[in-house]
Amino acid sequence: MAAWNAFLEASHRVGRRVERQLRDQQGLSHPQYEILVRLAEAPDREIRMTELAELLVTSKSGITYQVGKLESAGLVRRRSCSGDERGVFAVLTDEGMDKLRSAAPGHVEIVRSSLIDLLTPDQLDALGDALGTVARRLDPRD
Amino acid sequence: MAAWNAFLEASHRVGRRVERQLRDQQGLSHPQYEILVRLAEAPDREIRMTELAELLVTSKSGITYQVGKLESAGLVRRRSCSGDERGVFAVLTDEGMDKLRSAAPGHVEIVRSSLIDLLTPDQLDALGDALGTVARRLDPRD
DNA sequence: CCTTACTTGTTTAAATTTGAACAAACTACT
DNA sequence: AGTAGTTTGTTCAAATTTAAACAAGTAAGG
Repeated sequence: MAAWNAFLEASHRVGRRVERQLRDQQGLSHPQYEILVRLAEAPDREIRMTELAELLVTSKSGITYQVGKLESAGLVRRRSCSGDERGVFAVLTDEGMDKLRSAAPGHVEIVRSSLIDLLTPDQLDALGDALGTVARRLDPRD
Repeated sequence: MAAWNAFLEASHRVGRRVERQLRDQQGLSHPQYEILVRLAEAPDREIRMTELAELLVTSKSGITYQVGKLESAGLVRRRSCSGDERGVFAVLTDEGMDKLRSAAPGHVEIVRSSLIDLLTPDQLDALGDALGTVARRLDPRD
């Protein structure tokens, strides 16, 4: 159970540092930042609400809430989905893209100093391998 | 950044499974369960509120809240600290110990099926090593 | 003593998260 | 077409989390 305790402690400590950095320096929650990242990577910079929830491993109502925040801030807009009247796309605005570009360096820096740079290349590879396996095997799409 | 993404996804997926299991089968939140575990391991089954917050890597007010819940449920009681009038010990009650004993098997089982059993022994060792390093290096007591 | 600085645990208000319930829209099959 | 079952996104209430403010207690040094 040593691995389990390390897993718990590391997630909390790293998560806490990442959240504080984004909050203090960019006024963004971590979920909000993740939404911006996913949208920026997506074709046409847009993703359906439900898919966003799956990508971030969170609830649909959580996405409704956070996308609402981002929309108020002008970083994201909603677009209804032609072909499926129920569907809603969250779309990254130009402002949102700018925000992401300004937030990314600080975020990368804190991720490095909280995780990446603490490990040897071998340790990091092993970590990615193990957690990649876990993430993949717990993916509901099986 | 593959390791980082795996880290994020794995934490969320595993955390979610563990929380749902405890909630559904025992009516406990994960923080509550962790409090019971720490108390059971501690000398005299008691720990100061602030130390509990550090152990769980959470805020002091979060501990006040969760210990309040556990106290209402009769699983924990508070004891004021002789020698430091400000101090408060959270103490595991016999009921709390019983609750922990009844909850532990199901918890261990979900941790196994969500993490341990998904990896080879080598992967698990490497995971414990890497995350142990991270947890230790992010410990504020440096 | 005394006063300055720190620590402890709680309270408070605000932000966030969740699951359940819901209405609307889609699908599949007859 | 009809209908039973599913999916979608939102709303709602309740639970939880956090930071900041606070009151009370402790520690250190003059």
